[in-house]
Amino acid sequence: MVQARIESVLVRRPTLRTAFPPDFAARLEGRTVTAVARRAKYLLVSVASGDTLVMHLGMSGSVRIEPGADAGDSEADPHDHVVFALSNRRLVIFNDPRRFGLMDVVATVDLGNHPTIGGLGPEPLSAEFDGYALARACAGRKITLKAALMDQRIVAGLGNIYVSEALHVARLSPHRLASTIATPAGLPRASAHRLAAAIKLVLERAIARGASLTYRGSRFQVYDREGARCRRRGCGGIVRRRTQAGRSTFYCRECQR
DNA sequence: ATTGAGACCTGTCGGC
DNA sequence: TGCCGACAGGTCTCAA
Repeated sequence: MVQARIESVLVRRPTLRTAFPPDFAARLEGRTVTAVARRAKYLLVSVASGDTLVMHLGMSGSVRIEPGADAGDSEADPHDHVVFALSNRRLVIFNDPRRFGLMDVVATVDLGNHPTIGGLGPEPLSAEFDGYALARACAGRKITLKAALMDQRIVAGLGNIYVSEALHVARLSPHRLASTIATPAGLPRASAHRLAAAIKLVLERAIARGASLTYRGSRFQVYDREGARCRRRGCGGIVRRRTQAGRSTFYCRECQR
């Protein structure tokens, strides 16, 4: 998309999780894309006029590319909600069956003030995210480790699957209080360093694998493996499932403390 | 400050 | 085979 001009924007369905801004298409049409980036789970497409297209895939969203000059050229899938026709004769098609996704246009300079994007915590794979940062954010917090890692303000971009996975790699119970990985002064205990490293490892491995959306059948250590044997060498525990805040958490009682 | 429940909406899967 | 309920990767808001 970078360097290409957005020739036209076809909105087939103007409501996902929230309604699109009324001037959505007008603010993008005729603009040249200057940068494509990602922050947490938000996709950011900046255009030369100083606006940024913000997209979120929700739970079931995807983007695909097709050749074509006109938005009407794309194959009609009932869940293709937005089609961007580019000057390089490619169509960028946003598809989201469940419509939990999000589509917005905001002034690029205001991204930092955006209610959710502005408050996002550090990117987990960045150098600024480490045991120190994690301990600082968790110090004194009376929430469980699971809730802490799901909180995008503490660390950005982890979801239900990789929270379970990271806690397993770090051998930490999802039910432990977040405050226990830090000293009262907010300095990291060994567990904080372990957890930060586990988060990075789990994400790097997932990305290297292609982080396929076809998560079923993947080789997760604990996620979606209730009743199965813990994969940790020499552990032999049984993976449990418990609901926390309405979401399934998978963990091994034997090796996660 | 923190938790829990419910809402958004559709598809898929397991059980009967 | 067909129907029906349970459940799903993510936010967001409201009540307690």
